[in-house]
Amino acid sequence: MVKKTQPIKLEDLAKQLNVSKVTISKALRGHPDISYSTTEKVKALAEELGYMPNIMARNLSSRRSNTIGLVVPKIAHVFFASIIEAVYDAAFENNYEIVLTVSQEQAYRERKHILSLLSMRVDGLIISITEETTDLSIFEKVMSHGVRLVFLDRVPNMPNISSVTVNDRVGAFTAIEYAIKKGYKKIAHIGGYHNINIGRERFQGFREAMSKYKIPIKSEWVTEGGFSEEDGYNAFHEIYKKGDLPEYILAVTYPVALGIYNAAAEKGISIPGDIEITCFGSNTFNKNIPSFFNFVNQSTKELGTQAVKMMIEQINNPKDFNPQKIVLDTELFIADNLSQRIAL
Amino acid sequence: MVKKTQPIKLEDLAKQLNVSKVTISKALRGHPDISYSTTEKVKALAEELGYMPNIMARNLSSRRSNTIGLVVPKIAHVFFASIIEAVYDAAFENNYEIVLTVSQEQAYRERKHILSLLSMRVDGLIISITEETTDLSIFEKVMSHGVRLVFLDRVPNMPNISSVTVNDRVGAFTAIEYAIKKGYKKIAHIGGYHNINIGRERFQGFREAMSKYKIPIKSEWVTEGGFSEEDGYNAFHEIYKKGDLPEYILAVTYPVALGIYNAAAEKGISIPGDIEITCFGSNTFNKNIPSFFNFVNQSTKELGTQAVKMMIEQINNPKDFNPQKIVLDTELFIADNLSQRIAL
DNA sequence: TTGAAAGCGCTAACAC
DNA sequence: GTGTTAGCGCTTTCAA
Repeated sequence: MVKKTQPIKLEDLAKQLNVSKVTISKALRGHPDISYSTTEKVKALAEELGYMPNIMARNLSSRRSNTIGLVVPKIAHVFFASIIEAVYDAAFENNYEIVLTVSQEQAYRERKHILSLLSMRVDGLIISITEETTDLSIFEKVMSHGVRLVFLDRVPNMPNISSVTVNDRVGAFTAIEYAIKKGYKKIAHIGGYHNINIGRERFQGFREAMSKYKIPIKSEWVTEGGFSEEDGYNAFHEIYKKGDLPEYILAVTYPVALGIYNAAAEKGISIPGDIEITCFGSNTFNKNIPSFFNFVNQSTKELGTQAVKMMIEQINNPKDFNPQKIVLDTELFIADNLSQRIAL
Repeated sequence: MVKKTQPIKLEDLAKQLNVSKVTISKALRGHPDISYSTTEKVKALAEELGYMPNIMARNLSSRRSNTIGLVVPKIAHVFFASIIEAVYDAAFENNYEIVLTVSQEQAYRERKHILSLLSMRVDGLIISITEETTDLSIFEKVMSHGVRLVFLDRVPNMPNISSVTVNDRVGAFTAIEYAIKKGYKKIAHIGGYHNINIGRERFQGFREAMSKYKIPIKSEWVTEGGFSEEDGYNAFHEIYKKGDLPEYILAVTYPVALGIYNAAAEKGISIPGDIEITCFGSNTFNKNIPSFFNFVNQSTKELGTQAVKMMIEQINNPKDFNPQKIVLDTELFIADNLSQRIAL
């Protein structure tokens, strides 16, 4: 049986010091109304008694939560884990709380979580949408409630929204240009759904580069699907079945690249020996441990930090709302230790 | 300028249906007091108007939050990312909310987050402590407030607490026994602080195995430190400076193993060619991608799920509190593709 | 089966 | 500087 101390409240402190609740409340929050000496007294007593403000009461009364909701498709995934950590860090520095939810790439969970977060009266919502999100009405709803909305990396196709993304098109273009200049002609793109920016834009960049260098696009080598390992695995199998194999593949995400790797390995195809792969993601890997893929690197630190910054700015300026878009640069990291690996 | 719809409240629904707030409140929660027909009417209207209960008001009034606080040292780290995902999943299935905070291995942040979570009046707290946590008074405080406490993987040295861990000692023992049977004699342990179970127990397992097989322990090859890449890096450098190198190292965590790898790489020492490494962690890596380390595998799925389950049980049985301890088995995964890598 | 009254713990607005 | 009053939106008695 647990002994349960009744939590101390403002009133308790007030009684002990023979002042009103309001004085205590203000003193504790460092309000200039209250004299230095009483403030000190109050704080000392609060400390002594281990007073902890009841956040729910405070938020209910003040009609703010000082909380930002975060909705991501995945956690156990380097890219998102790093983004989440960056968001938490930035929020911590700005004295905001984060409430994280995970949609597991499922639109219905995403919707449910968004509703929960609205119920919690978060001040804003940072969202990276699922691969299957097509019903955008929920986002309208968020905005109509005056809750700020910033999309992070994965953005739905709708007008007047704020977002922090990378320059997906240029990133993809660069990755393909690199391949072409290296002499590859047989180039594939295992890509993402086009109703989501990272699917659409990365495909565009691929197409533009191919077109610029007059390399014909072979339709069997261009796929559109989800962002998981399984998707990459299946996509490669489809290509394999057709018979002719590419020399180079641009994969839409790191998990997809892993899936391709697995499918290839099962067929005795060596990566990068037989096929070189580049994927989008964060090259957070160890500088000494050889990588199997090239990376179109997205700075997760920057993505997370900027999203929080944008969110807080919007929360602090409720009057003038202008959708903002921040587009970060990517950088192509070539796994130049590929050859080293052979010598390991 | 955002148009801001005033959120709909119970009263609004009540007026429209000519009933009282209470009726609405009960109907919405499916309370048996209310007749089927009114319940239906209420629910329909709520749906139509997009009513969202104000969670803060509800929690304040009912004095429950249906929320579990989660405090972990890191996110961007396979092991914790996987654990977090498992915790979220289990909570979702049981209709609990999770509020996640990250201590970044800093005791002061941990303390601060725990206080915040108490302020939010969470029903329970699942904590994986930082490498520097030594002041345990905060945990006493949690318990004295009647808030349930379950430690996950990393447990402080104190009596009467509940925890979900792996069998660290046996895991370490097995990893060393494997090495000895393979013929290694020069065995090192780059370990963790002994004030935390995973440092202490893993060291014990190491020592027991060495002792059982009468292999002398060389003190320069046994270190005690933190759990990060940097710690592994530094520890290996210390060993390197002394001149004599081990053939096998048991690293306390995966980041530590990575650090060792880096330090070795800089000195031209090949892993696993010159030194074989085993570390604790979750072998979530790709089955086809060769691993550089062996793993004492900890099931993150199981750790997370069991912690949530234990927590909910404790919350539901406020009367009889008995500290529970769940100890999961580990499994030694040998990177038998080590040789394959050379042929890649 | 329904509702009136009271209150969760706090803050905002305005007096004193 | 400090306190009074009112109320945030909901749930919980308990009476009708």
